[in-house]
Amino acid sequence: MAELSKAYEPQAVEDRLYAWWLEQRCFEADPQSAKPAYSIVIPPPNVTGVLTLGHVLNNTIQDILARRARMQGHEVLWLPGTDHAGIATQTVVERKLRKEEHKTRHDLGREEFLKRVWEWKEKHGGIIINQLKKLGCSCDWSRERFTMDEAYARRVQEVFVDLFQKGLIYRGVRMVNWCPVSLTALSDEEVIPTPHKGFLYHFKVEVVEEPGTWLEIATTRPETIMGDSGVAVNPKDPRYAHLIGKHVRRPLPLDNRAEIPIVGDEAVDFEFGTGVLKVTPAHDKVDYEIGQRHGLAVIDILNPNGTLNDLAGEEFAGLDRFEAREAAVEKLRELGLLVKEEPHENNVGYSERAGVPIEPRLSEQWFLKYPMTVPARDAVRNQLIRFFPDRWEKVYDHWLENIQDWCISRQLWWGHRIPVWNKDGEVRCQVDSPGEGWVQDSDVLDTWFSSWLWAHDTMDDATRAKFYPTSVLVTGPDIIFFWVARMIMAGLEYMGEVPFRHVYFTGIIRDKQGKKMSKSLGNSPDPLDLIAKVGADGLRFGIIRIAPQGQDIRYDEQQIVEGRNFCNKFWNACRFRQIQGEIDPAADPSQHELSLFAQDLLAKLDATIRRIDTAYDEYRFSEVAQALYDFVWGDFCDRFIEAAKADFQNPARREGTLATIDYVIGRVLRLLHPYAPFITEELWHELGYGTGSIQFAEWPQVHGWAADARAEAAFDAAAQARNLRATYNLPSNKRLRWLLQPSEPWVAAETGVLSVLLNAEAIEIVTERPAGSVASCPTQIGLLLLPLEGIIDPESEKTRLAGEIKKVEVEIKKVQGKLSSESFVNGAPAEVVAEHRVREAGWKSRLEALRDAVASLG
RNA sequence: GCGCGAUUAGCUCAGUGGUAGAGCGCCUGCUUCACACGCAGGAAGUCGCAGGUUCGAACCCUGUAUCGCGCACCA
Repeated sequence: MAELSKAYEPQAVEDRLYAWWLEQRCFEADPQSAKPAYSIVIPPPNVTGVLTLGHVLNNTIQDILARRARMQGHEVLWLPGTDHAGIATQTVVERKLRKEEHKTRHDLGREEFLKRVWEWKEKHGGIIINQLKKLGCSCDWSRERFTMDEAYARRVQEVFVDLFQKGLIYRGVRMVNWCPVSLTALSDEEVIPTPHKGFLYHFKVEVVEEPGTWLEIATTRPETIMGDSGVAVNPKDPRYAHLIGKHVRRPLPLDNRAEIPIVGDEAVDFEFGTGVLKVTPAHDKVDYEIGQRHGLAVIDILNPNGTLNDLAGEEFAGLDRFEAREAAVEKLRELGLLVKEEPHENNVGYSERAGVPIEPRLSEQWFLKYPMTVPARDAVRNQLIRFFPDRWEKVYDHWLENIQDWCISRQLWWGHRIPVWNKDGEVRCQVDSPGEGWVQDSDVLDTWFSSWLWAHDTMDDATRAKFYPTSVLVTGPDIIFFWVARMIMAGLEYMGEVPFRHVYFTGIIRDKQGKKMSKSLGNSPDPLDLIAKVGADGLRFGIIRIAPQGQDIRYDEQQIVEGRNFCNKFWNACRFRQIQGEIDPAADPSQHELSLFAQDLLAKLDATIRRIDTAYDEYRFSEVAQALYDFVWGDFCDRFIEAAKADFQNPARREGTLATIDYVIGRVLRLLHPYAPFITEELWHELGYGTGSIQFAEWPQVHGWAADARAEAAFDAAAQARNLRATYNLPSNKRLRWLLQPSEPWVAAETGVLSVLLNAEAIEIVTERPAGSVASCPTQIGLLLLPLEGIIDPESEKTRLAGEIKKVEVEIKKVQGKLSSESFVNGAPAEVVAEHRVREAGWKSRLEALRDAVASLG
């Protein structure tokens, strides 16, 4: 085999291996397989989307789960795809049309416009999919789905028809959230309450029946005065109760200063503002309800795009709603009706997609009364579905308790068209046209009305039989209502079974300022740039290592660089092994005499496997990464391999040490594979561990190797000796002669290893400390001595030792303080007390050794 | 207003009752024959604050502050 390069070069490896995996059809799930099923459906990214770090985190986690499941002998399906993102995609294409052809979609007509959207989708829709491939995702691309696929789209419409027939879908005139930019209704979930600094405008109106009596009204939206059809006060409010039933004169518009009634309504909070509420039933949800209760007129003064219409009067017609606000205030001022304007902060609902304030608007829409809300709630309450972290269960539960009907119609062209047909006033709900002359409802369905079927309708019958319910869903908590909850309802309604057993909610990746990363903010680095820089494995490992379970993370590129460094570290450990000679992929350390270091390393490998498996059980991915990092970098490279450099020279130990390394590398490769698929696959082949893909190699098991505490003691002694050396500013490349007075017989056999660890010229075993100037450090394996003749002044060693003694005395005081407390000795468990006694003895013997050292310096 | 989360070293974060941890950054020294994407060593924290429980609290309880998120309200 060729020698490995000096540094791991991901770009030389990744595309080649990914192509090979596809060629080998490694990712394709077989519904006929006898293996137990493990399945995940991808949260479909928007077809307009580009990969963000959020996607990287989310999809890396799914890939980790998929790859580990394959290694554990499961038949794995990771089903990928994209959703059609109604508003976003239509907006993108419309913008392009405007820019390139100066046309609107209406210029083209519905059919031609949709043709353009499909063209756009064919051309650009694959971007995010290719990015997922670059990341190494092991999705079954033969099953890639799109929410507008013919079969899937038909199912969406069938579900509409079914729910309609069950009486759960209805059409009605309601107050909805209207987006004046996208020109469509939105669901409540798509409205983001956003703090907004504005003004509370106070103006006065005169009571018609009592000339000279004025009522003061506070409002944030003076531009809607023209749509007011009443004024409301709380009937319990002594200031105003007597006015109920009388009228006020509406100040605007000037050409229609109507008399509007004063009504009494409990909804009015008399603490707020002046306690007098102007009622605009056409443009406010609460006002609409008040209006309904009191039979007030609905005066719609707004056009769909947010400009005012003729009902607003000629001085306002045509103005944008925010220009109209200024104009209305100005007019009130001119009329002398404006009392004051005071700064006021309130929450304004913004459109999630278009980023503008939504407009409450009365319109006719389709609504869904959700099915299966109670079973969906119970499924999580009863742990049929488990959430990780489980705190999201409460959020989910609360939403379902207070669930409102879902506005599912959208005034768009791109999407699943509502399967309702009209002819001469007759209405039919069915997927296919009833025949000539029937006109289909022009609206389409909310994108989420299609993606709530994603967990089951992306699968054909055979696939579904094997892989539904899926094992786990990995997604962000920001779509717990949009998608997770709705999918549970759809699964229960249409499959009679929950869609997944576990839901893992990732954290949200934020930038340095703590802001959420998003495409629109443009604050997410391009993952492809990062991959080019550190490799897909480095990016994956780096991002997962800093993402604790379900906690938001602050992104720092340095963390990603660490991922690369780790990959390179392990690469070089393998390279070092390769330089020593032929690797035995089937090495069995138990067939060899093992050094205490080898024995202990194997026990640490066991402990690492245990730590990793436990962490996986709780979806603690950063813990898995940390366990790998600690074992590979610390136990394996820093300690074992350094010690092995001596043992390779020792014929009695060489074979056992090599076998141990071969064994450990074989297992680390597999443990690391889910996190770093490329480098592990490459090394698996390059080092001769196998010819098939590592992703089907058996997941490592705990073997039961016995630990050897002597190894720790030796490494710890080496660390202390290095510290001593550094204290005297002796550079690490200066090879010194050391003496060692061993505390136990075995220690003498390890001077070779210790010499390497200390970069010592020699370590000489002595039975007593020599006379003269010697620096010393007491360790568990004995007294390490550094003759200082000509190197350092004995007085400074005395000073150093005095410092050490002081530290030890503090520790002894701490332990003795506890042990001398009767309540501690009697109250604490026996083993804790015993442990403190051992600690005390340890410190005391160290103190003694240090005092001896001082004494010996004279 | 209700709920959730966070608060530990300069930074990013682990740590659920028994000697405060990691990585980065910083300082010092090293081109030691795998790796400078590296090696060795070091400095650095009254664990947000105040009470309480306990022999013992970063950890459990109560309160409180600050930041963030969600829900409700928002004239």
